[in-house]
Amino acid sequence: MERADAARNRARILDAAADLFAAKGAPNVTMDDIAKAAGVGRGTLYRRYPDRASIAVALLDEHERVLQEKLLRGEPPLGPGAAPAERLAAFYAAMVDLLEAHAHLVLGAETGRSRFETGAYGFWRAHVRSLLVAASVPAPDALVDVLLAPLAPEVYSYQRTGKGLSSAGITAALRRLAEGVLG
Amino acid sequence: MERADAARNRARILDAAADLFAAKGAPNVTMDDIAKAAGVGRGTLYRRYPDRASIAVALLDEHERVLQEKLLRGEPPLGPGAAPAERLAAFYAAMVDLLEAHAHLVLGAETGRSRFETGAYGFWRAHVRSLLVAASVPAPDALVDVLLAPLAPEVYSYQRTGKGLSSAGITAALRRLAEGVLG
DNA sequence: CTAGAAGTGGACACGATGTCCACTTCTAGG
DNA sequence: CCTAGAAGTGGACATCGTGTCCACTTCTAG
Repeated sequence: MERADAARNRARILDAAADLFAAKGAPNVTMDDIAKAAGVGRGTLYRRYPDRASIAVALLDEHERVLQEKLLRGEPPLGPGAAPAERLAAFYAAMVDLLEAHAHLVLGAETGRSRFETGAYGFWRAHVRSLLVAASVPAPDALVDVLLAPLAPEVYSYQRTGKGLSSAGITAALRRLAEGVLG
Repeated sequence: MERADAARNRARILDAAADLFAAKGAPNVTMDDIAKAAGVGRGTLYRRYPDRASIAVALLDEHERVLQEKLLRGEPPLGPGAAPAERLAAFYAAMVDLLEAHAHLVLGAETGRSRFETGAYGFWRAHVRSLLVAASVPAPDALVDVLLAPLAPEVYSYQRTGKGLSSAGITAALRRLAEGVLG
């Protein structure tokens, strides 16, 4: 069980980190910043969160769980019941919303290699793989990561910020992808 | 024009960097390592290459140029003449070969955000975009980056190393993608 | 041969990381 | 209520990589 002061400090850390990430962008926030803003020592911070990514993951956790729940037990087309291509398109749309809402967090958490090591990626992977299997696509394993690649935060942020594309335009492109491969 | 000693040092730096990248993996090589191995001072190194990525780009440059040439003026299906879907599949296959041959370099050079800022990405982007236009795909702009996303070094290396997929399997998945979207 | 431009190298200051440990604060059990 | 010791805390410290700066050396054009 968790001690009372420990719980209080965890809440402080998460709050402070959320503010800082939003204010300065995750990559520009140091562990020291977070510790100071939370009114906590370095040691305390490192005890629970060995790096920035793990904090961002913790902050993201709740939002991702909501989507995961919808995928498993929600209404179609996100949940079970619709055709695989339709479900994939709906999943893409939901992920775009998530990226749009939490861009700064996601950019801090799931950038580069570490993206694949989060539990969330494993979940998305299993979901999309099951859609491929349902659509009788041969050799789904390699295709799964290919279909998830456009959801990498760097890609999305490049499209939005670097290229000035709208989230609706990106969603439409992803729908086309879903229908092309599964439809 | 370039002074003789400068040219000699540039060659030394590139040689040393290639060896180190191959031996230890690009991310584990420090600027200092390279300077020492090249028998050159820090200042000299930084004068030309402000960071690891720029060295890797220089090393990659030649290989990428060969492929670019083939895309512009080579035989079909890589070069002009074949159907867009076929050309895209051929491009994917060539990129997989390139990733396979120079994985360690590419991982050092074009990782994360910086991938989009290299000249090479601009070239691939223009090429794929022209294929989309040739196939009369509506709103190609958002789709371009989506189709290039699976070629991110992190994705490829995750598939190969993390998931144990074969390069042939990945190529097949990408062919399916090309045919689904353009075919 | 020489003047000055171009190039060199390593010392330096800085900033971030992660560890370590003496101290403080909790809480379970008597 | 009190106390023992486990759990948690905080900040000093050592380490490492980065990028800059500048006195010195080497090249080359005239």
